[in-house]
Order: sequence, then structure tokens, then C-alpha cells
Amino acid sequence: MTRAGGPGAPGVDPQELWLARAQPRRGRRPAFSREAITVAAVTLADAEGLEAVTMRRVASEVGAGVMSLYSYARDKETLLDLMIDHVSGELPADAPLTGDWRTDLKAVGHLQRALMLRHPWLPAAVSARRTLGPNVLAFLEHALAALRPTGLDGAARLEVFSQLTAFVSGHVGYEIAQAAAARSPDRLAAEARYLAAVAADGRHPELAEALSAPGRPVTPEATFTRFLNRLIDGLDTD
Amino acid sequence: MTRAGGPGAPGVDPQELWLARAQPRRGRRPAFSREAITVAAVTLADAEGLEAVTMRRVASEVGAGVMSLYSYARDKETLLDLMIDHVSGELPADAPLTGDWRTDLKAVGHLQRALMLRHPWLPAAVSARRTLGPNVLAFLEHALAALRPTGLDGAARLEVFSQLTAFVSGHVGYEIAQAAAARSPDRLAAEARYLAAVAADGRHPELAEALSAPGRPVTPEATFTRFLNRLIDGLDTD
DNA sequence: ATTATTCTCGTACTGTGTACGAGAATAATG
DNA sequence: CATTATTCTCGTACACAGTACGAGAATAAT
Repeated sequence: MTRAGGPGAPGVDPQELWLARAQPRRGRRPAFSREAITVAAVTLADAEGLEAVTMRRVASEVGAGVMSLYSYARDKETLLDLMIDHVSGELPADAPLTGDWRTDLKAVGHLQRALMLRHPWLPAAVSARRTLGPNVLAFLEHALAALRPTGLDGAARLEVFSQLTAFVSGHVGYEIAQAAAARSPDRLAAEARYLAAVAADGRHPELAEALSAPGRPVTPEATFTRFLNRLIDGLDTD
Repeated sequence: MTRAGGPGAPGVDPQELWLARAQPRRGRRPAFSREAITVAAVTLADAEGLEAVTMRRVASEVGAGVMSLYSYARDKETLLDLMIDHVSGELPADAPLTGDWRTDLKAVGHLQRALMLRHPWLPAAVSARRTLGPNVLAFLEHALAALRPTGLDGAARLEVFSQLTAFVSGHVGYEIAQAAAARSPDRLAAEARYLAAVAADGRHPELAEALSAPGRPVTPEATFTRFLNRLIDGLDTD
């Protein structure tokens, strides 16, 4: 027969992924699980980055043959969706709300950032991709509830959440790039030398000044909080 | 000999890429140019997406053998850096400033967004990567100048610019994903059906309401402007 | 003319995602 | 019980990726 399903019953529709599958009561029993495969992939990405997540690596990590993975996810893209939704499950979708929507929304932002820092591959994976798995939707539900006191209509609340997510994703993506660069001192030194050379060429006076400024140490956390607060405090509910 | 240089003189240092190269007055003359190769890669990415940019495709587009590209860029990552800096050259780094830094900074944000919309692969490429080519630095210089009236010190101005860029990148990345989804009506319909099913399950009342709300048409442009204004108006210069 | 240098690019290697299909395991059917 | 339909596993194979290697072509200095 022609691959009709599998434990994951991957269909033609992308969304079919998330729909509860009719459990087959016939045929060979699955030796693995979508969950186990997803966890293996996430673990790999956390430890060695997204580019370490190859079907072969994941399969060997989980003790399966490579092609067996395709019974659980139609393709690698789908596996990525599974990974995204899986880690989104770490977001507490039922945290109590204070009733002050600004406070609650800031908490949402901080939760998202913390998740992305735990899984540094997330910003890049989420960019230019929309994953609507159960965990993502559960947290969306939570965020929409937090926004209820604003009095905004549903569409507007949806928009605010999307924008918040986009902001956090962009911010943390950059934060991660910074941290990665700082992790290899020689590369960092080379960059510093290069920038110093650019600053010294006379055509970049602003940059020169910015680099010569005494860089008081700022934690990324503080920077994020500051900008998040600005964004959220600036929201109005007219 | 062991690949000592080439037209691009790719060295060990990543930054060496951007440093002016001593033009060799010996040996065979280059048949192509870094510029031409970069343009070909950008054109390809614009038309068919980043995944269409393979060394073989770029080479054939430019009429070169595949391995010849490696004389102009050490590896594909470097080619990506070249692409990013190249399109950054479209940003007018010498636009006149009004002197009102909020107005000027908003203009900067709009310029960045426009660039990313023209080159939809940009947000994904920029995420988790730092490219410091001449065009990027020229625009940075421009943005820092725009921020001068704030009275912020150099480091703070640098930070504001980084945050702005991160915000725009995150926003436009999401905007592009939306647009891409909307481009294939069947996929969009499938998603709508799926979301309706989720909304109907009773456990997502907020989502159900959001989806049922009469979606007055909002242009992405207006949304972006709104959030950008909030972010920038919220900035203070204490 | 010789030689050093700098480029071009065919060949080949490793690693990728995944189509195909043979075979193993299970449940329903006679 | 044997048969059969179903559902899974996974070895093999293929196209295509990035790129190391190195032989040869073109150019400038000697």
C-alpha cells in the first residue's frame, strides 16, 4: 500500500497534524512515539543547535531507523512544527492573572523570552513560520484572556499578541546572536579590532563615539524589560 | 599553492571580508566579481526564496563554475553576509534629518521595513547573525546621528538602534509569514477550518471570540506604524 | 623564456532529505 | 487455526547540498 498513515497519520493538510488521530486497532504496534522523537530533536537542538537536527541524528538518538521517523512526521518541516509546539508546552497557560492587563502582558512577554533563551533555536525557527499546535494555542488563549480587561475587540487583542510575540522573537534573536559572538573571545576581539579600524577612518564619527563611550555593564534582562515596558505601557485601549 | 586569496581575498578572520583588499597586480585576472555574484544571489533569493540560493544555482546564473565562487566568498555563510550588506546599501544613509529625533527614528524604522519587504528572506537571514559590512555600518552611522538630539550617550544610542532593528525584524518576519500563508488560498482555508474547529471545542473561548469578531480590514502598514510609534514615543531620554 | 602568482573549474567526497518497497508484526476474518 | 488486511520498520538508493583537492590556464615580474 502507499503510506496511508502511521502513528502520526500525516495527511495532506498541514493542520491535520494537530487533529487527534483515530487510533488504529490493527497492524503492527508503533515502536516509538511522536513525543519521544520530538523530545530527541529538541534535546539535540538545545545542545548543538538547529543545524545538528538531521533526520539521521534524531533517528539514531531515538534508536530508530531513519525512515521510521517519517511515520511520525511527514517531513522535516513537520518535525520542526512539532518541536516548536512541544517547547511551547513549557509556557504556563493557566498562570493566574492579576487583572491588571499591563502587568499580565508583561509577564507573558517575559515567559516568551525565557522560553526562547532556554531554546535558542526558537527565534530563528519561528521566523517566517506559523505553528498552531495545541500548546501554542493554549498559550494564545491565556494571552487573550490577559488582554480581556483592555476592552479591545478580539481581532485587536489577537493583533497585540502577535506583535508582542514578534517583538520578543526579534529581540531575543538578536540577544542570542550577541551572546554567541561573545562566547568566542578571539572572534569577539577580531570584531572589536575591525570596528575600531572603522571608527578610526574618520567617516564614522557617531560610531567612534559610541564605541569610545564607557560601556557601563547592562544586563540583557534589564534592556529587555525596559523595552518591553515601553511597548506595553504605550498601548492604549481607545 | 594553498588558496592564499582570490578576488575576495577571504582570510581567516570573518571581518577580513570587509577590509579593502590589496589588489593583486599579478596572476590571472578575475573573470567575475564579488558584486556580480552577490547580485545574482540576491536576485535568486528575492525571486525564489533563500532556499533557492545554492552555490550551483548562483554559479550557473553568473556563468561561472561552481568552485569559482569560492574565490569570492570563503563559504556560503560569507555569501549570505555579502547579500545582507549588499541590500543594506539600498538604505539611504544620508537622508536629511529633521532634527526631531522621534520623527527621524520612525523614518529609520520604516526604511528598514520597506527593505525587508523588498527582500523577504532578510528577517530570517538576519536572525541570529550579525553582519557588519560597510553598508550596514553606514546606515548605523545615520541612525546614530538621528539619535544625537536625544542626548543619550553612545552606548545607549547603539542599544536603541539594535532594539529597533530587532523589533522591525521580528515584526516583518511575522508579517511575511502571514502574507505567505495568505498567498495560497486552499492552505488558508484549511487553516481557517482548523481554527474554527479548535474554537468550537469549548476550551478556547477567547480564541472563539477573537475569530468571530468582525475583522475590519487593517493594512499591515498601519499596524506597523502604530506599534512603531508606540515603541518610539515611549522612549525617554532621562 | 622562465617563473611566480592568481585565477577557473572538473572531479569527487561526505552528508542531506526522502521515495520506494520488501518484510515483520498485529488484528480481524473465515 | 490459517488467511488476509492493515500498519508499522527500515535497508537501499537517489538527487542534490557544500566544498576539499588539485590540475591547468592566464597573467605579471624576472
